[in-house]
Amino acid sequence: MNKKKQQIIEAAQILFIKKGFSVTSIQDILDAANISKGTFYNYFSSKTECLMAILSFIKEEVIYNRQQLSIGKSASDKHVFVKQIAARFHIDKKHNLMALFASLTSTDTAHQELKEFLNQQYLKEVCWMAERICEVFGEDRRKQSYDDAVTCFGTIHLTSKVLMDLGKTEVPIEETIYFSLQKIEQTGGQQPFLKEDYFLPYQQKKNTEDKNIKKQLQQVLIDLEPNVKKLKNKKLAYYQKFLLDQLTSDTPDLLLMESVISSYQNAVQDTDIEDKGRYIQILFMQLIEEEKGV
Amino acid sequence: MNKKKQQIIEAAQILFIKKGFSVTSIQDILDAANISKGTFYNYFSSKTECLMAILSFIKEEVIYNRQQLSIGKSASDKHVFVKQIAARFHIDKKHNLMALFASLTSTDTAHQELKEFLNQQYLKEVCWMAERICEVFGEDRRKQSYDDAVTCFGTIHLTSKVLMDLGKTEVPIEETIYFSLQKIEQTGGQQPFLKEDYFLPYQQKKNTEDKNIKKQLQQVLIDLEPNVKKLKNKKLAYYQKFLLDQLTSDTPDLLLMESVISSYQNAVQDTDIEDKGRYIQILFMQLIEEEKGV
DNA sequence: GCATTTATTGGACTACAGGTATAAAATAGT
DNA sequence: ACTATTTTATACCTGTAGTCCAATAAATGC
Repeated sequence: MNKKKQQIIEAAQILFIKKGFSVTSIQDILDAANISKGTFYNYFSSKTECLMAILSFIKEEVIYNRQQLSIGKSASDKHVFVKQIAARFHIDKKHNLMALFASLTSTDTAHQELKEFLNQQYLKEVCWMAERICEVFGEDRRKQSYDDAVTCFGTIHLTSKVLMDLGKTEVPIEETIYFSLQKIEQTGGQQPFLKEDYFLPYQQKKNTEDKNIKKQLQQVLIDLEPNVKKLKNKKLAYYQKFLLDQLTSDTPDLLLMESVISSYQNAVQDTDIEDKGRYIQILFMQLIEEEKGV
Repeated sequence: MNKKKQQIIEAAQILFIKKGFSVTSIQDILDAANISKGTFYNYFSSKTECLMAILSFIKEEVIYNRQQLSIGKSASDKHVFVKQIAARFHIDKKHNLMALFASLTSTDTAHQELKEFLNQQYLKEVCWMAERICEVFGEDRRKQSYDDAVTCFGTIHLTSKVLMDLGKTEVPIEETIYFSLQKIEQTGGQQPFLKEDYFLPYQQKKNTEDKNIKKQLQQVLIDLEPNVKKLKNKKLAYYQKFLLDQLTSDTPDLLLMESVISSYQNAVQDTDIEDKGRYIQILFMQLIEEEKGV
């Protein structure tokens, strides 16, 4: 990640939180980030794009957080599930975007791209939740898992919103989540209302085979090849080669890889592929999870 | 309702629906309504206030609609309940405000007043729903009625949103509502999560005694006295007097009153108290409902 | 009918927004 | 040290919400 871009994003994020999106002018961002207008438009084509970049970061943060929570825990652990759901709310709250995520479906046609971006995000969230519900409450609920996900998600959202508007800020989100899960646990048996195939386009690629993850990892590394070259960091180049070699090998040394990936991430810190480094780490953790499962 | 104000509201409403709120400039409204800037700011202090006026109208429309639906039907009729819930969605949809009602809790602090206005509206909606749930599913659910209301409301909202974003526009909202009600019917027995007293400030004044409604009606008529005088309509003045007399009487002639109120409303058409006329009619219908119940 | 009050007009004006364009200065790559 | 890119600072464009005000039109009181 470019230093200037980072600077802009950090300043903008603080301002969006403190003042709100539409009341924060570009000039405000320029002043706060100590950059000029030209620079801003060099990195973002609009204010909206800047917000979307911030939201993407937050999304990654959520995914990473949930991944971390699941490590070493059973997929059917309900309390892990609750914590994972809460992760979005905590991180959204941290970024003061609680509302924005669920809403911003205003009457405006102005922020169309932003709207679609958010719609996509929460449809994916519904899919994720449906999948996790199957894992936690059993495969036999799959048929109605989307019903459950929507019920649960909707209840959580409205309940937390209501509590917030009533000024009951002391109620932790986890309690609301347990309350909502209780509701779906009690229900079942009827015909599913929301069919699974509605959501097919939004389902994340399932990690059915570790081969796929391996391929994903490989692809990411290959995509990064030119960037890595450009950085002219000998160590990094070596790590790059090593990781690719291990991935094509039938007997990859996972422990060694873990260490190397850690160094890799360190090496790309403060470069424009910093975020990719983190992504690699996430993928690798998924890989390990699966190796353990086998 | 003033003619010019009406003109502005009508034009603005059409534009807000067609183009969206923030993309509609005041100039657009001026052009469409054929009025000047000065006139606009004579009636509204801002564009937001104009939107709020429109939303208030819509709210009245919903209340009126629900009132109409309940006439002659049992308070415990589930299908009436469903239709009443659907009323908000249909009317919101008609005005293309579906989204705005549930959302507009964006990161903006700009539209603070608008946000609070909407928050109040939907908190009242939750209260209304909780009350109706008690009527439909029995008093013994009162303890958990707010839990149910939030679950139901949240599920309806998210489900309809999801269906919309998935392009499944052919599913009628009533189906979604039945689905959501099914969910709350299956649940119950646990400790209530949302306590009734949280919502006290938002609960509408219950019409516990018809005396209260009578008083309300009386008050409205008394408040209108100067306006009625100003209109210099002999018939209207006579109606006004007649209605007030009947209301103080112990044996009001309800059928006659109904007829007179109808004429009353006719007489105030196109005046600045037109909306009050409708309000009187609504109050009167509530009065009749209660008289029947006794 | 006339005088007074009130509503309406329409444009000038302010202050600010998002975004473009550009020449000069700073920085980095080789 | 030379080149290429990035960054800066500013001027500029178009459009916005909202204020102000003198001139005009319409309603109202007498």
